Amino acid sequence: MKAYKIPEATVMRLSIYSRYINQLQNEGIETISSGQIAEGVGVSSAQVRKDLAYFGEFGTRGVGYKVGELYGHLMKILGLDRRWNVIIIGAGKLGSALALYQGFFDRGFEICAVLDDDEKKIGTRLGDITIEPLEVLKERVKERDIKVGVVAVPAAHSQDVTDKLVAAGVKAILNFSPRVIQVPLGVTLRNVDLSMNLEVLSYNLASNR
Amino acid sequence: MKAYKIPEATVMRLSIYSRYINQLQNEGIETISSGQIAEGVGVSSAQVRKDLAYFGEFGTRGVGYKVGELYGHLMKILGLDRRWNVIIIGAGKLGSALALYQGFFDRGFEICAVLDDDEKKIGTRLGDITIEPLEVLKERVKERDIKVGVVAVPAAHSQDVTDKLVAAGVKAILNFSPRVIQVPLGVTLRNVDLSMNLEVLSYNLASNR
DNA sequence: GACTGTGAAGCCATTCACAGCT
DNA sequence: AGCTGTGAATGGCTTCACAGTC
Repeated sequence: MKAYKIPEATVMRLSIYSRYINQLQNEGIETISSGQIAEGVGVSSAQVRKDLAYFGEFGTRGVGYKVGELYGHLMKILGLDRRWNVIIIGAGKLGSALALYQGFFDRGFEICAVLDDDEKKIGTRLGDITIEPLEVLKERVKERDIKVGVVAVPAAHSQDVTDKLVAAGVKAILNFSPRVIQVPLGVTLRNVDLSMNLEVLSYNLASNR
Repeated sequence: MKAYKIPEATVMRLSIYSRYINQLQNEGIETISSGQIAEGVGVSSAQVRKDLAYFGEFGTRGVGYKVGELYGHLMKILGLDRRWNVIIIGAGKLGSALALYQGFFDRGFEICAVLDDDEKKIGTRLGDITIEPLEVLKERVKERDIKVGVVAVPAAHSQDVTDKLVAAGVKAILNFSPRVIQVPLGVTLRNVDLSMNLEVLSYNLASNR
């Protein structure tokens, strides 16, 4: 799986496609065309075909794609043909919500640990997980081979926490704090900036079209 | 405020810039160059200048930008020189976390109501807010002039809830459910797909670079 | 006849590079 | 000398359009 340069937008859409295809699969549909996928997720059919073509020839001309097969390909491409262990730093409202979010588990992500530096939270439980102090970070990452870290702490601490995650050996970070953070080469970073999303809406409302 | 066609990426960056500039302002810094902003948020200086130039000439050649002035311009451009009333549908873990998220309030978004159809949740409180049934949607939107709706319900109900928000008169929707939803022209939609973000990380880990 | 896979064209965002101002 | 504002060049993603296949 070493295609040359795949647009990030393509990878994001593959994730969307995969969940739509999964939905179709559950409905018992067996074959689908790029046009139907396109309609289902709101893009053009050419886009769907181009995205898939980066990774191989999954369809049959004149027919379309077999739902089950395509789903398998997509999950493999996305690296979801295995489970990933995840650690969350920050057991505030957001961190707790993420820890309990069923959607992650359903897609193969297992929250192995939730850490916080607040004495009052340490020892309390979130579902099956007991909140632990930051000191156990390195240990948990090693013993559970955790590759993914989630940063759900206030902006002021996000860089500090990120550095610790990196030092512990985490290779991918999902940052929910509204602050730009730096990671070294070899570590992948994605930001989910909740305020930014609302502010883009605000912009659109204000420049009212 | 009716610039012709602004890239969405530009608007997203303006939101980032504005928070970085705010940070500088709090540190007492008075003047800043595009290069310094660029370094602070991780883009190129040309990008910063181009983004700002869509909206006017805010800087002084040879000098840079006055922090206070630029912040004012950015907030005005983003429509954050006023407060926006927001309604959240879904009082699960995520909806509750969003309702209590201080970051929204700090940027001018006020959560006016949280609705859910679960009898057990209705009547319970989230901070200052009492969870109410979906039936009050139209009433709340009217009386508080709510323009922004947040969808934090399971995928199966997201389109239904969205239709109700639109019918009630909401003009912008932030969707947290992992399902593609449709809105009519004149309503702005943004999606925050938590699983998608993790899956892009998974993709990057799997095609390991 | 229907639909995929794909080179070419089109379009849009980013980067370059420099004139213009302080 | 330093930095902004901007037309031109570049690069990259999306759309077009059609040959290839069933």
